[in-house]
Amino acid sequence: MTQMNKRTRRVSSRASSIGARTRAGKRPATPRHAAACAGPLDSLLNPGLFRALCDPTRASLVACIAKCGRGCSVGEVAECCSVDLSVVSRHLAILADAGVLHVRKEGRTVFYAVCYSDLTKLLRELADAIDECRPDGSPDGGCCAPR
Amino acid sequence: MTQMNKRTRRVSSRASSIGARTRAGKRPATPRHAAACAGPLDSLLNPGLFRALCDPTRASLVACIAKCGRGCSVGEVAECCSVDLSVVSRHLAILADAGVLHVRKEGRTVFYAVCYSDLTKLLRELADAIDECRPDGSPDGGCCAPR
DNA sequence: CCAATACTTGCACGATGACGCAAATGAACA
DNA sequence: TGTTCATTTGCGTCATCGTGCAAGTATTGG
Repeated sequence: MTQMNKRTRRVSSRASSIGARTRAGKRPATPRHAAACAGPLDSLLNPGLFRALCDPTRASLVACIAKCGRGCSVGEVAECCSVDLSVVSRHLAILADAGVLHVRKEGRTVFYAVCYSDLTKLLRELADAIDECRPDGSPDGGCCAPR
Repeated sequence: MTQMNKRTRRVSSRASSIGARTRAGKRPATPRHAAACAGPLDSLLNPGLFRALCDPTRASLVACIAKCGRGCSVGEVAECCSVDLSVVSRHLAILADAGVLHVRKEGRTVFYAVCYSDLTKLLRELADAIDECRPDGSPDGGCCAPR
């Protein structure tokens, strides 16, 4: 439930308004870029992870826990930032849901810790997948290279 | 209107209401986790990049351009997804602003291409920085390891 | 059993974001 | 110069998000 397709009209409004285009007479059929290859990039670029880390408060919570090196309780983490404890609780749940953190309950205390392996693995795989797309040994961006 | 204007104070209400805490008597002073080390994690976890990639449409645009391997015009990229061309234009600008893409103008056409080097470098540095925080050779998450 | 602790959930609210449409800008070409 | 093409910008709308407070739910300890 992180962020499903809001809008709801998006697709229909564009996919079916072929004859009604005021703008360019663009054809919605066979976008050759996307069809080129369905490599691992699509799944790795899944916005879920980024969605979790895009909030400044959440990012700082992750940094806080990561630097701590061990599991931290909600109250402990809440000392790191200036938002309400309930907000921290919510943020940590979101991060855990996205696979950034994992949870361990001990009595009435809840410990959150960084999923080091998963996270770094994902980041490196993403970097590899992007490299994979790179045209040959081009310095950057193929025909669009700054020079 | 059970409980109207409680907003508006947000920051002050938390930074200065030390003695008025209903919840935990949390002290805002010296959060020891954050103080532990100010490593590169903080800057690398800058939400800017994640903010740019957290939108599904933007993520698919990046994947589209990346897989294309070369620079793509706005109109070309717009064929990849079902949103209006103006929306694509806006998204691409956001991505370029975040350093994910770079721009090259040629006549009246604007080409966007992935900043391969910068992006992969950043991702790998982030992975390294996270690894750095990892306690010794622990499999994952120190005291919070799943088992 | 009751109280305290640690956290989560419900709720309302303001801010931000994504979107489509229409109009505007800028570059090439007649 | 005026027209066409490619893209950007203004604007209004609607959904989602982050937040604080209050109340609720476990869990521990007396």
